[in-house]
Amino acid sequence: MNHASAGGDPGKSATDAGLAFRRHDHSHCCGGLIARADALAAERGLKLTPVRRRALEILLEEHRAVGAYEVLERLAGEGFGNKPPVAYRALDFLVENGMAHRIARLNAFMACMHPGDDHTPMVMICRACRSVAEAPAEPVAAAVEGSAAAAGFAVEGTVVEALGLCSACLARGEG
Amino acid sequence: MNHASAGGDPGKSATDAGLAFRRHDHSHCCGGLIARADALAAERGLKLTPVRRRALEILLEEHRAVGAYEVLERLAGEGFGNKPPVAYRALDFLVENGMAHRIARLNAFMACMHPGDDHTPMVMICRACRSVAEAPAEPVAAAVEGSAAAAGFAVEGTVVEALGLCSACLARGEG
DNA sequence: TGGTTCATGTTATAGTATCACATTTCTCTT
DNA sequence: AAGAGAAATGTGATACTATAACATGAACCA
Repeated sequence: MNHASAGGDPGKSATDAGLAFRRHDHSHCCGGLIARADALAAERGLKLTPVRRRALEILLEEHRAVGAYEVLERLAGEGFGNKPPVAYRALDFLVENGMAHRIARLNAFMACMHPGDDHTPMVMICRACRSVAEAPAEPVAAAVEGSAAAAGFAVEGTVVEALGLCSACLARGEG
Repeated sequence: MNHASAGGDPGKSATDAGLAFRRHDHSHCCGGLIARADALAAERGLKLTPVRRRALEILLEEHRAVGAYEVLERLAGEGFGNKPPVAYRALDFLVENGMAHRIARLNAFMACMHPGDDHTPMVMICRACRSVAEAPAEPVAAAVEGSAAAAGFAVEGTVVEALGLCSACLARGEG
Protein backbone atom coordinates (compact mmCIF):
# COMPACT_ATOMS: atom_id res chain seq x y z
CA MET A 1 0.00 0.00 0.00
CA ASN A 2 1.45 3.29 -0.95
CA HIS A 3 -1.33 5.75 -0.65
CA ALA A 4 -3.95 6.89 1.77
CA SER A 5 -7.64 6.61 1.28
CA ALA A 6 -9.66 9.67 2.12
CA GLY A 7 -12.27 7.87 4.16
CA GLY A 8 -12.75 8.55 7.83
CA ASP A 9 -13.08 5.05 9.27
CA PRO A 10 -11.71 4.69 12.79
CA GLY A 11 -9.12 2.09 11.94
CA LYS A 12 -7.56 4.54 9.62
CA SER A 13 -5.58 6.70 12.01
CA ALA A 14 -3.58 3.73 13.18
CA THR A 15 -2.91 2.78 9.59
CA ASP A 16 -1.90 6.27 8.61
CA ALA A 17 0.19 7.10 11.62
CA GLY A 18 3.52 8.26 10.38
CA LEU A 19 2.41 8.37 6.78
CA ALA A 20 4.59 11.37 6.10
CA PHE A 21 7.60 9.29 7.06
CA ARG A 22 6.93 6.59 4.47
CA ARG A 23 6.81 6.49 0.71
CA HIS A 24 3.36 6.98 -0.70
CA ASP A 25 1.46 8.29 -3.69
CA HIS A 26 1.60 11.89 -2.70
CA SER A 27 -0.48 13.56 -5.41
CA HIS A 28 -3.22 11.09 -4.66
CA CYS A 29 -3.22 11.73 -0.94
CA CYS A 30 -3.33 15.50 -1.57
CA GLY A 31 -6.15 15.33 -4.06
CA GLY A 32 -8.17 13.15 -1.76
CA LEU A 33 -7.75 15.50 1.13
CA ILE A 34 -8.72 18.56 -0.87
CA ALA A 35 -11.84 16.73 -2.01
CA ARG A 36 -12.54 15.84 1.60
CA ALA A 37 -12.11 19.46 2.66
CA ASP A 38 -14.53 20.55 -0.04
CA ALA A 39 -17.07 18.03 1.13
CA LEU A 40 -16.60 19.08 4.71
CA ALA A 41 -17.08 22.74 3.87
CA ALA A 42 -20.24 22.01 1.94
CA GLU A 43 -21.56 19.88 4.78
CA ARG A 44 -20.98 22.55 7.36
CA GLY A 45 -21.76 25.67 5.38
CA LEU A 46 -18.16 26.85 5.49
CA LYS A 47 -16.60 28.75 2.66
CA LEU A 48 -13.41 27.21 1.36
CA THR A 49 -12.54 30.32 -0.62
CA PRO A 50 -9.65 30.50 -3.10
CA VAL A 51 -7.06 31.77 -0.60
CA ARG A 52 -8.08 29.24 2.01
CA ARG A 53 -8.16 26.42 -0.46
CA ARG A 54 -4.79 27.38 -1.86
CA ALA A 55 -3.31 27.66 1.63
CA LEU A 56 -4.50 24.14 2.35
CA GLU A 57 -3.00 22.87 -0.90
CA ILE A 58 0.31 24.46 -0.01
CA LEU A 59 0.32 22.67 3.33
CA LEU A 60 -0.64 19.41 1.67
CA GLU A 61 2.10 19.67 -0.90
CA GLU A 62 4.63 19.45 1.89
CA HIS A 63 4.43 16.73 4.50
CA ARG A 64 6.02 19.04 6.97
CA ALA A 65 5.43 22.06 9.13
CA VAL A 66 5.30 25.23 7.08
CA GLY A 67 5.67 28.70 8.54
CA ALA A 68 3.00 31.31 7.98
CA TYR A 69 5.39 33.54 6.10
CA GLU A 70 6.34 30.75 3.76
CA VAL A 71 2.68 30.17 2.99
CA LEU A 72 2.27 33.91 2.56
CA GLU A 73 5.11 34.09 0.09
CA ARG A 74 3.57 31.43 -2.06
CA LEU A 75 0.12 32.95 -1.88
CA ALA A 76 1.49 36.35 -2.81
CA GLY A 77 3.28 34.79 -5.78
CA GLU A 78 -0.08 33.65 -7.04
CA GLY A 79 -1.81 36.99 -6.92
CA PHE A 80 -3.17 37.04 -3.39
CA GLY A 81 -2.28 39.74 -0.90
CA ASN A 82 1.23 39.80 0.45
CA LYS A 83 0.61 41.04 3.97
CA PRO A 84 0.79 38.72 7.00
CA PRO A 85 -2.93 38.77 7.82
CA VAL A 86 -3.65 37.16 4.45
CA ALA A 87 -1.78 34.04 5.49
CA TYR A 88 -2.76 34.10 9.14
CA ARG A 89 -6.44 34.43 8.37
CA ALA A 90 -6.42 31.56 5.93
CA LEU A 91 -4.42 29.38 8.31
CA ASP A 92 -6.60 30.26 11.28
CA PHE A 93 -9.66 29.27 9.29
CA LEU A 94 -8.12 25.92 8.44
CA VAL A 95 -7.08 25.28 12.03
CA GLU A 96 -10.43 26.29 13.48
CA ASN A 97 -12.21 23.97 11.12
CA GLY A 98 -9.97 20.99 11.63
CA MET A 99 -8.32 21.05 8.22
CA ALA A 100 -4.90 21.96 9.56
CA HIS A 101 -3.01 21.98 12.83
CA ARG A 102 -0.83 24.57 14.45
CA ILE A 103 2.43 23.19 15.75
CA ALA A 104 3.19 25.26 18.80
CA ARG A 105 6.72 24.08 19.21
CA LEU A 106 7.66 25.19 15.69
CA ASN A 107 5.34 28.16 15.31
CA ALA A 108 4.23 26.54 12.09
CA PHE A 109 1.33 24.74 10.45
CA MET A 110 0.60 21.40 8.82
CA ALA A 111 -2.35 19.95 6.91
CA CYS A 112 -4.56 17.64 8.87
CA MET A 113 -4.65 14.10 7.51
CA HIS A 114 -8.06 13.32 9.00
CA PRO A 115 -10.17 16.41 8.48
CA GLY A 116 -13.58 16.04 9.96
CA ASP A 117 -12.62 13.44 12.53
CA ASP A 118 -12.97 15.22 15.80
CA HIS A 119 -9.57 14.26 17.07
CA THR A 120 -7.14 15.92 19.36
CA PRO A 121 -4.04 15.66 17.26
CA MET A 122 -0.74 14.36 18.48
CA VAL A 123 2.09 15.33 16.18
CA MET A 124 5.53 13.83 15.84
CA ILE A 125 8.32 16.12 14.72
CA CYS A 126 11.51 14.61 13.32
CA ARG A 127 14.51 16.69 14.24
CA ALA A 128 16.63 15.22 11.45
CA CYS A 129 14.42 15.61 8.37
CA ARG A 130 11.98 18.14 9.80
CA SER A 131 8.97 16.18 8.60
CA VAL A 132 5.89 16.07 10.73
CA ALA A 133 3.21 13.41 11.08
CA GLU A 134 0.11 12.80 13.11
CA ALA A 135 -0.39 9.88 15.41
CA PRO A 136 -3.55 8.60 17.07
CA ALA A 137 -4.03 10.60 20.20
CA GLU A 138 -7.06 9.15 21.89
CA PRO A 139 -5.03 7.39 24.62
CA VAL A 140 -2.98 10.54 25.12
CA ALA A 141 -6.06 12.71 25.33
CA ALA A 142 -7.49 10.34 27.93
CA ALA A 143 -4.32 10.53 30.01
CA VAL A 144 -4.25 14.32 29.81
CA GLU A 145 -7.88 14.43 30.82
CA GLY A 146 -7.20 12.16 33.76
CA SER A 147 -4.29 14.17 35.11
CA ALA A 148 -6.17 17.41 34.66
CA ALA A 149 -9.29 16.09 36.34
CA ALA A 150 -7.23 15.22 39.40
CA ALA A 151 -6.39 18.91 39.69
CA GLY A 152 -9.95 20.00 39.01
CA PHE A 153 -8.95 21.43 35.67
CA ALA A 154 -11.44 21.39 32.79
CA VAL A 155 -9.63 20.66 29.54
CA GLU A 156 -10.87 22.50 26.49
CA GLY A 157 -7.98 21.82 24.18
CA THR A 158 -4.57 20.24 24.18
CA VAL A 159 -1.18 20.59 22.58
CA VAL A 160 0.64 17.28 22.30
CA GLU A 161 3.87 17.19 20.35
CA ALA A 162 6.61 14.59 20.35
CA LEU A 163 10.12 15.53 19.26
CA GLY A 164 12.57 12.91 18.12
CA LEU A 165 13.56 10.80 15.17
CA CYS A 166 11.24 9.33 12.57
CA SER A 167 11.51 5.76 11.39
CA ALA A 168 13.20 6.73 8.13
CA CYS A 169 15.88 8.78 9.84
CA LEU A 170 16.43 6.07 12.42
CA ALA A 171 16.90 3.58 9.60
CA ARG A 172 19.38 5.90 7.94
CA GLY A 173 21.30 5.98 11.18
CA GLU A 174 20.74 9.62 12.09
CA GLY A 175 21.74 10.95 15.49
CA MET B 1 15.79 16.53 28.96
CA ASN B 2 13.70 13.41 28.70
CA HIS B 3 10.76 11.78 30.24
CA ALA B 4 10.88 8.66 32.34
CA SER B 5 10.65 9.89 35.86
CA ALA B 6 13.98 9.74 37.55
CA GLY B 7 13.16 9.29 41.10
CA GLY B 8 10.97 11.95 42.52
CA ASP B 9 8.44 10.07 44.54
CA PRO B 10 5.26 9.60 42.55
CA GLY B 11 2.94 10.69 45.31
CA LYS B 12 4.40 14.14 45.37
CA SER B 13 3.41 15.35 41.96
CA ALA B 14 -0.14 14.26 42.53
CA THR B 15 -0.20 16.26 45.73
CA ASP B 16 1.17 19.35 44.09
CA ALA B 17 -0.84 19.16 40.90
CA GLY B 18 -2.68 22.40 40.41
CA LEU B 19 -0.97 24.11 43.30
CA ALA B 20 -0.96 27.40 41.48
CA PHE B 21 -4.72 27.27 41.33
CA ARG B 22 -5.15 26.96 45.09
CA ARG B 23 -4.41 29.20 48.02
CA HIS B 24 -1.07 28.49 49.56
CA ASP B 25 1.82 30.06 51.44
CA HIS B 26 3.43 31.60 48.45
CA SER B 27 6.58 33.06 49.96
CA HIS B 28 7.22 29.69 51.52
CA CYS B 29 6.87 27.80 48.28
CA CYS B 30 9.15 30.29 46.50
CA GLY B 31 11.84 30.22 49.13
CA GLY B 32 11.81 26.48 49.21
CA LEU B 33 12.22 26.22 45.49
CA ILE B 34 15.09 28.68 45.38
CA ALA B 35 16.82 26.66 48.08
CA ARG B 36 16.17 23.54 46.08
CA ALA B 37 17.62 25.14 42.96
CA ASP B 38 20.72 26.13 44.90
CA ALA B 39 21.15 22.60 46.17
CA LEU B 40 20.65 21.21 42.70
CA ALA B 41 23.22 23.54 41.22
CA ALA B 42 25.75 22.61 43.89
CA GLU B 43 25.06 18.93 43.36
CA ARG B 44 25.57 19.12 39.64
CA GLY B 45 28.31 21.69 39.42
CA LEU B 46 26.05 24.22 37.76
CA LYS B 47 26.41 27.90 38.35
CA LEU B 48 23.26 29.59 39.50
CA THR B 49 24.67 33.04 38.87
CA PRO B 50 22.94 36.26 39.92
CA VAL B 51 21.06 36.80 36.65
CA ARG B 52 19.95 33.21 36.49
CA ARG B 53 18.91 33.14 40.11
CA ARG B 54 17.03 36.38 39.76
CA ALA B 55 15.30 35.15 36.60
CA LEU B 56 14.17 32.07 38.51
CA GLU B 57 12.91 34.21 41.37
CA ILE B 58 10.94 36.33 38.94
CA LEU B 59 9.26 33.23 37.53
CA LEU B 60 8.56 31.93 41.02
CA GLU B 61 7.00 35.17 42.16
CA GLU B 62 4.27 34.66 39.59
CA HIS B 63 2.42 31.39 39.33
CA ARG B 64 1.92 32.02 35.68
CA ALA B 65 3.63 32.02 32.34
CA VAL B 66 5.90 35.01 31.96
CA GLY B 67 7.25 36.22 28.64
CA ALA B 68 10.97 36.58 28.09
CA TYR B 69 10.67 40.30 27.56
CA GLU B 70 8.81 40.74 30.80
CA VAL B 71 11.59 38.92 32.62
CA LEU B 72 14.08 41.05 30.74
CA GLU B 73 12.38 44.24 31.80
CA ARG B 74 12.59 43.26 35.43
CA LEU B 75 16.19 42.14 35.16
CA ALA B 76 17.14 45.37 33.44
CA GLY B 77 15.44 47.32 36.21
CA GLU B 78 17.78 45.67 38.66
CA GLY B 79 20.99 46.53 36.90
CA PHE B 80 21.43 43.61 34.56
CA GLY B 81 21.72 44.03 30.81
CA ASN B 82 18.63 45.09 28.95
CA LYS B 83 19.12 43.26 25.68
CA PRO B 84 17.06 40.15 24.77
CA PRO B 85 19.94 37.65 25.03
CA VAL B 86 20.29 38.48 28.71
CA ALA B 87 16.85 37.10 29.42
CA TYR B 88 16.93 34.31 26.88
CA ARG B 89 20.23 32.97 28.12
CA ALA B 90 19.11 32.92 31.72
CA LEU B 91 15.81 31.30 30.81
CA ASP B 92 17.46 28.75 28.54
CA PHE B 93 19.78 27.79 31.36
CA LEU B 94 16.85 27.28 33.70
CA VAL B 95 14.93 25.24 31.15
CA GLU B 96 17.90 23.08 30.24
CA ASN B 97 18.52 22.31 33.86
CA GLY B 98 14.96 21.51 34.76
CA MET B 99 14.35 24.59 36.89
CA ALA B 100 11.83 26.11 34.51
CA HIS B 101 9.66 25.09 31.60
CA ARG B 102 9.01 26.70 28.27
CA ILE B 103 5.35 26.86 27.39
CA ALA B 104 5.23 26.48 23.64
CA ARG B 105 1.65 27.50 23.26
CA LEU B 106 2.25 30.84 24.98
CA ASN B 107 5.84 31.48 23.97
CA ALA B 108 6.51 32.00 27.64
CA PHE B 109 8.16 30.46 30.67
CA MET B 110 7.22 29.22 34.11
CA ALA B 111 9.17 28.02 37.13
CA CYS B 112 9.28 24.29 37.60
CA MET B 113 7.68 23.08 40.81
CA HIS B 114 9.72 19.88 40.93
CA PRO B 115 13.21 20.85 39.96
CA GLY B 116 15.51 17.89 39.83
CA ASP B 117 12.85 15.36 39.04
CA ASP B 118 13.56 14.46 35.48
CA HIS B 119 10.00 14.72 34.38
CA THR B 120 8.37 15.64 31.15
CA PRO B 121 6.00 18.26 32.37
CA MET B 122 2.38 18.49 31.50
CA VAL B 123 1.16 22.01 32.01
CA MET B 124 -2.36 23.28 32.42
CA ILE B 125 -3.10 26.79 31.25
CA CYS B 126 -6.18 28.58 32.51
CA ARG B 127 -7.64 30.83 29.88
CA ALA B 128 -9.55 32.89 32.41
CA CYS B 129 -6.90 33.80 34.98
CA ARG B 130 -3.83 33.00 32.89
CA SER B 131 -2.27 30.98 35.67
CA VAL B 132 -0.31 27.89 34.82
CA ALA B 133 0.30 24.71 36.79
CA GLU B 134 2.01 21.40 36.31
CA ALA B 135 0.31 18.06 36.47
CA PRO B 136 1.79 14.56 36.70
CA ALA B 137 2.65 13.52 33.20
CA GLU B 138 3.88 9.97 33.51
CA PRO B 139 0.68 8.41 32.13
CA VAL B 140 0.65 10.96 29.34
CA ALA B 141 4.28 10.30 28.51
CA ALA B 142 3.53 6.59 28.36
CA ALA B 143 0.62 7.14 25.98
CA VAL B 144 2.72 9.40 23.76
CA GLU B 145 5.46 6.83 23.72
CA GLY B 146 2.99 4.13 22.76
CA SER B 147 1.47 6.03 19.86
CA ALA B 148 4.87 7.06 18.61
CA ALA B 149 6.28 3.56 18.84
CA ALA B 150 3.47 2.31 16.62
CA ALA B 151 4.74 4.66 13.95
CA GLY B 152 8.36 3.72 14.55
CA PHE B 153 9.09 7.15 15.96
CA ALA B 154 11.72 7.52 18.68
CA VAL B 155 10.58 10.12 21.21
CA GLU B 156 13.27 12.35 22.66
CA GLY B 157 11.09 14.99 24.21
CA THR B 158 7.49 16.05 24.41
CA VAL B 159 5.33 19.12 24.65
CA VAL B 160 2.08 18.48 26.51
CA GLU B 161 -0.13 21.42 27.32
CA ALA B 162 -3.78 21.51 28.31
CA LEU B 163 -5.84 24.63 27.78
CA GLY B 164 -9.01 25.24 29.70
CA LEU B 165 -10.34 26.43 33.02
CA CYS B 166 -8.74 25.93 36.39
CA SER B 167 -10.69 24.83 39.42
CA ALA B 168 -10.79 28.32 40.91
CA CYS B 169 -12.18 29.88 37.75
CA LEU B 170 -14.68 27.07 37.35
CA ALA B 171 -15.85 27.69 40.92
CA ARG B 172 -16.19 31.37 40.19
CA GLY B 173 -18.41 30.50 37.26
CA GLU B 174 -16.13 31.65 34.47
CA GLY B 175 -17.06 30.94 30.84
C1' DT C 1 50.75 33.43 34.97
C1' DG C 2 49.08 32.55 30.97
C1' DG C 3 45.67 30.25 28.54
C1' DT C 4 41.21 28.15 28.26
C1' DT C 5 36.54 28.21 29.20
C1' DC C 6 32.42 30.06 30.51
C1' DA C 7 29.32 33.98 31.52
C1' DT C 8 27.78 38.47 30.43
C1' DG C 9 27.07 42.42 27.56
C1' DT C 10 26.04 44.83 23.13
C1' DT C 11 24.64 45.73 18.27
C1' DA C 12 21.99 44.26 14.80
C1' DT C 13 18.66 41.61 12.61
C1' DA C 14 15.44 37.76 11.72
C1' DG C 15 11.12 35.64 12.46
C1' DT C 16 6.24 35.50 14.22
C1' DA C 17 1.78 37.67 14.96
C1' DT C 18 -1.87 41.15 15.58
C1' DC C 19 -4.40 45.69 15.33
C1' DA C 20 -7.05 48.95 12.93
C1' DC C 21 -9.18 50.36 9.12
C1' DA C 22 -10.55 50.50 3.94
C1' DT C 23 -12.62 47.99 0.29
C1' DT C 24 -14.90 44.41 -1.84
C1' DT C 25 -18.01 40.45 -2.10
C1' DC C 26 -21.63 37.79 -0.58
C1' DT C 27 -26.28 37.01 1.23
C1' DC C 28 -30.49 37.84 2.86
C1' DT C 29 -34.58 40.46 2.94
C1' DT C 30 -37.91 43.21 1.14
C1' DA D 1 -33.68 44.33 -8.27
C1' DA D 2 -32.08 47.42 -4.31
C1' DG D 3 -30.20 48.08 -0.15
C1' DA D 4 -28.69 46.75 4.53
C1' DG D 5 -25.75 43.89 7.02
C1' DA D 6 -22.29 40.43 7.39
C1' DA D 7 -18.27 38.14 5.89
C1' DA D 8 -13.99 38.07 3.46
C1' DT D 9 -10.02 40.30 1.67
C1' DG D 10 -6.47 43.82 1.30
C1' DT D 11 -3.21 47.15 3.34
C1' DG D 12 -0.25 49.87 6.46
C1' DA D 13 1.61 50.01 10.69
C1' DT D 14 3.28 47.96 14.65
C1' DA D 15 4.08 44.67 18.51
C1' DC D 16 6.05 40.64 20.11
C1' DT D 17 9.47 36.73 20.13
C1' DA D 18 14.07 35.03 19.18
C1' DT D 19 18.86 34.46 17.51
C1' DA D 20 23.44 35.56 15.24
C1' DA D 21 27.77 37.54 15.78
C1' DC D 22 31.11 39.56 18.18
C1' DA D 23 33.45 42.07 22.40
C1' DT D 24 34.51 42.13 27.22
C1' DG D 25 35.20 40.30 31.63
C1' DA D 26 35.42 36.68 35.36
C1' DA D 27 36.62 31.95 36.93
C1' DC D 28 39.46 27.94 36.67
C1' DC D 29 43.27 25.33 36.47
C1' DA D 30 47.59 23.55 34.35
